[in-house]
Amino acid sequence: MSEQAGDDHLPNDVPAVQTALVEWYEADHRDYPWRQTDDPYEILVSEVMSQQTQLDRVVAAWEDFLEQWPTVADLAAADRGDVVGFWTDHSLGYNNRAKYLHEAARQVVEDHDGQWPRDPDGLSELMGVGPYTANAVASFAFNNGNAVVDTNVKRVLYRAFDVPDDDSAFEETAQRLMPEGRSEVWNNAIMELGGVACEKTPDCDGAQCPWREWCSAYQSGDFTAPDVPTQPTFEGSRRQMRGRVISVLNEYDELALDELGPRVRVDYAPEGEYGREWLRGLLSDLDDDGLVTLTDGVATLSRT
DNA sequence: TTCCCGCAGT
DNA sequence: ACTGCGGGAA
Repeated sequence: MSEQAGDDHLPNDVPAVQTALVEWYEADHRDYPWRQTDDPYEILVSEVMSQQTQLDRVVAAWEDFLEQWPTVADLAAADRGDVVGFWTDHSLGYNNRAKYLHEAARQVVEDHDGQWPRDPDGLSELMGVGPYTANAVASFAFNNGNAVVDTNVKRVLYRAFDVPDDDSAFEETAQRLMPEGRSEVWNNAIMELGGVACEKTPDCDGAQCPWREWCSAYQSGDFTAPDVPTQPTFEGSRRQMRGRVISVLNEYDELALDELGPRVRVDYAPEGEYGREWLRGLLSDLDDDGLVTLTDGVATLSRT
């Protein structure tokens, strides 16, 4: 019972494993602009954008976003529709994340007098900030986080140390592996490892993976990775239709149902299967999500 | 097709 | 524990 899960998966010489990774990272790594700042606002923006969007596409969006809303106070004062519109203009995916980011900015300004929480627990109170993002921001802004566990970290630990595909085991092992007080460099480094050396298709020798001598997968040649749940088909999905509604409303400010419908689905027919009834349901959900306002049959992006 | 630095609501 | 959430790129 006192034996911590995951403990027995680590090599004996943990300090050597730690040093190898940190030195590998510091010798050479991708130079994303958010790695040049310790501003928690700028870090949070980068993390939220990165959650489901490839990093190379995030760079331009991140720079544009910070140009438009340079501080957390600027974002807190912004119109919700402008933030959501920005999100769709930059193809950043999940519009709810734009709302969360906007809401989190307001929380910092209104609930914390503009002062950012400096630890994972405090950061977790912010809208849209879960365990991963709380530790990422605490680490990269304040060097004060716990070990991050995302799909990259899971894949690395699963392969290198045969950690079972179990969230608590990953969390436990990741934390025991992280050098005390060095969350900033460590969390950057282990995710960099997953990003450039230990991807789905590994590149151990090409990336000169610093863990080859300890790595179970490198020894066995079995580079199986934990299952990542696959998403249902996007084409024709409700998610796609929601995205189109946001995109169209961003372009037209406001539209009546029968004006909006054909721009969302070419086969829109007011009385058909995909007609007013269907569109009203879609808009009702978007309204509940705080993304769209539907009043008197006219839809707009949410203002507040 | 699959991947991509998760989270909130229920 | 389970479900919904976008969309570009490889």
